Amino acid sequence: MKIATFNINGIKSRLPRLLEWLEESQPDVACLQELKAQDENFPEAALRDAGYGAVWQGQKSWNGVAILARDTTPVVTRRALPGDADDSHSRYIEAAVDGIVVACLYAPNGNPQPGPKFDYKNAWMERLIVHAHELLDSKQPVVICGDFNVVPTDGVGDIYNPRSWLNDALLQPQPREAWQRLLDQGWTDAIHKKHAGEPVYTFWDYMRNRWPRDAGLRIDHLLLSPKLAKKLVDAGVDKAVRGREGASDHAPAWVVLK
DNA sequence: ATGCCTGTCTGGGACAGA
Repeated sequence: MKIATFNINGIKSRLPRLLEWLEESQPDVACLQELKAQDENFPEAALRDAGYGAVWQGQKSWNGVAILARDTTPVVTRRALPGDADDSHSRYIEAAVDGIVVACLYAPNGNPQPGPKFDYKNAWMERLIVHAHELLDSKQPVVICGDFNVVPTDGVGDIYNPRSWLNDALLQPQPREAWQRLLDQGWTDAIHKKHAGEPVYTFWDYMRNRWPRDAGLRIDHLLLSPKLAKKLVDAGVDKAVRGREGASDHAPAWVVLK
């Protein structure tokens, strides 16, 4: 079983690239972030024609998440991250697919820091930690994947060179500690597990020639519950997708489970 | 310190992204 996560940066403008990638990569489950579209503008029919059932949580202009499943439709279990009834951002959707709980998230960017957006990022991560613990307690097979907006370390496996990013929210101690506490609950960072120390970036900024320079960051992650971690066969990033005409600034990341 | 690029909403330029 192949499960992928892909921040598509706008499903309307990215639809041809998305369909192309689904066709060639054939994930069984695909988690999407940054739809940047309202619910009624989600291209359900085009995805169905491509063989994928979908559930989604959209929003005008920003955010928005979806879970696609090949030859079936995911069964939604949650449409928001618990812990703040006033949070109106569409950043979390959770569904069951073939007996696996799939959590698809788009964590807040948090810039500029310090400031209210950074506070929101940190509070959101704390809510994620609480909910992730509940998911582990359920003893079900769970994958939590998406754009975490955290570069785990300054190592070359996670960032080309931290120098230009030292003040960025993605590298700050607080979100990194939150990420580490998440892992300490018992989750396996699948990409790291299979590629420790290798550059396995998932994001290259459109600006400053960062794609041609391979100046990337690893911020899209797949976390596996203990039960699923035992079944991990392979993990990777479809890097070539980032180099295409009209690409998202993220590349898809994926795991294969036996 | 700022712009570098891209998408959205909207029909210009602000805002957000990371």
